[in-house]
Amino acid sequence: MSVQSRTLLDIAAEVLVTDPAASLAQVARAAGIGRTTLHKHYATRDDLLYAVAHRALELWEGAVESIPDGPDGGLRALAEAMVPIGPQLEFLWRTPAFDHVVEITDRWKAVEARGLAVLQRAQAHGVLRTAPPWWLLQTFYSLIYVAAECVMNGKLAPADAPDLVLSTFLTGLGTVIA
Amino acid sequence: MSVQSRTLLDIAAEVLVTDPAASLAQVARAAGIGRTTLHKHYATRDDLLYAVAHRALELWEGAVESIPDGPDGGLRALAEAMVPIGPQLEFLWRTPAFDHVVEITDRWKAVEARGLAVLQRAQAHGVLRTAPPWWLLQTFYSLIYVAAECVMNGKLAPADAPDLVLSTFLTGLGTVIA
DNA sequence: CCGACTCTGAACACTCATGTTCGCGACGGT
DNA sequence: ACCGTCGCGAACATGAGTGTTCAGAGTCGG
Repeated sequence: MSVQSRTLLDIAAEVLVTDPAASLAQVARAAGIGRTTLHKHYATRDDLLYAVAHRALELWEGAVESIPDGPDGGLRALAEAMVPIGPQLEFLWRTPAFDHVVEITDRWKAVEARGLAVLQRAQAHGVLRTAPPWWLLQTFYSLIYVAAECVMNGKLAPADAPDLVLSTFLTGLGTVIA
Repeated sequence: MSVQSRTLLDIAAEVLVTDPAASLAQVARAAGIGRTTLHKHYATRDDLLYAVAHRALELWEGAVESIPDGPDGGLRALAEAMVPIGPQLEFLWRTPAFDHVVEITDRWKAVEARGLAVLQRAQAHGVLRTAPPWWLLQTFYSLIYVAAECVMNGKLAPADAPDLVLSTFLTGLGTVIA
C-alpha cells in the first residue's frame, strides 16, 4: 500500500494541479482505480486533498532535510532537490484552501524555515547580497516553480534546470556591469 | 455600467483568486449585489470567468501597450505597469481552465508577444544577457507575480516593488563577483 | 479446495451550486 | 402622479459531485 499510495497521491497531485475542480471520478480514473476504492483510502474529498498536501510537504521536507553545507551554503543542492518535486509543490502552493488548515500551515512554516536556513547559510558564506529574507525566499521558490513548469511542458531539460535557476537567482539576467 | 462592471469584475477576480471554488453567491455578496443581478450580467458561471479573464487581458494589454522605449528598453516601465494589476494577472495565470479557450489563449499569446518585444528591445540595448526568450519572459513575470503577492499581503511597499523586481531580474541576489 | 481479503461497478440518497422565474419595491424620467 | 427600468429576495427545477451500501469477481495464502 505504501507504493500504491505513493503513486496515487502523486497522480492526484498532477490531476488536481491541471484542474483544481476535477471530480474524484477523474482522479480515480487517472489513477486507474475505481471511485469506490479511492473512497476507501480517503473517505472524503478533503481527506484526499490533505493527504496530497501532506505528501507534498513530506517530499519538500525530504528535499530540504539533507542539504549539506558547502561554498554556496547548499543552494545548488536545494535547487536540485526541489525541481523534481515541482508538481507536488505547485499543488501545495496553488491551493488557497490550505491557508486555513493549521496542521498544514504549521508544517509549511517549519519546512520554509529550513529553506530559509539554507539561504541564510549562503548569506553567511557571502554568496548572497543583503536583502529581506522573505524576498530571498519568495524569489528562490518562484524560480524553482517556473523551472519546474518549464521542465513539465518540455521547454527545459531537467538536468539544466538547477543551473539555470541558480545562475538566474545569483546573477540575474542582465549583462554584467562589472 | 462601465464603472459598475469594472469594479464588479475586479472584485470577482480577487474573490476567485482567494478561493477558486467560490460560489456565485459569494462573489455576488462580495460585490454587494444580489445573486440574481449577477446572473443578469453574466448568464453562466463560465461567462463570468471569461469576462474576468478578458478584463485581466484588457488591463494587461493596457499595461504593455504604451511602454516607451528607453535605455532599458522599457523594462522598468513594464514592471511599474504590471505590479498594480497583480490580482487580475494572478487570476488569469492561475486558472488552468483558460488553457483550452482559444479566444483567451489567442489574446494571451498576443499580449505575451508584446511583453517579449519589450524584453528583446532591452536585449538589443545590451541590457539583457543572452538567454532563451521563454526563460526571460517566465522569470520576469514570476518576479512580477511574487512582488504583487508581497504587496498584497503588506510585506512590500507598492512604490518599492518595481525597483526590487528590476534589480533582482537584472543582477540577481548574489554578491557581485566582479 | 477454501476462506479472507481487496477491488470493482451499480445503485442509492443527499447536498449544493446553478440557472430560471416571479413578484415586490425603489428610482428616475415624463 | 404615472410608468418603465432595474435590482432584489424567494422559490423552484435541475444537474453534478459526493458519500454510502451492496453483491459479485478476482487474487492470495492456508
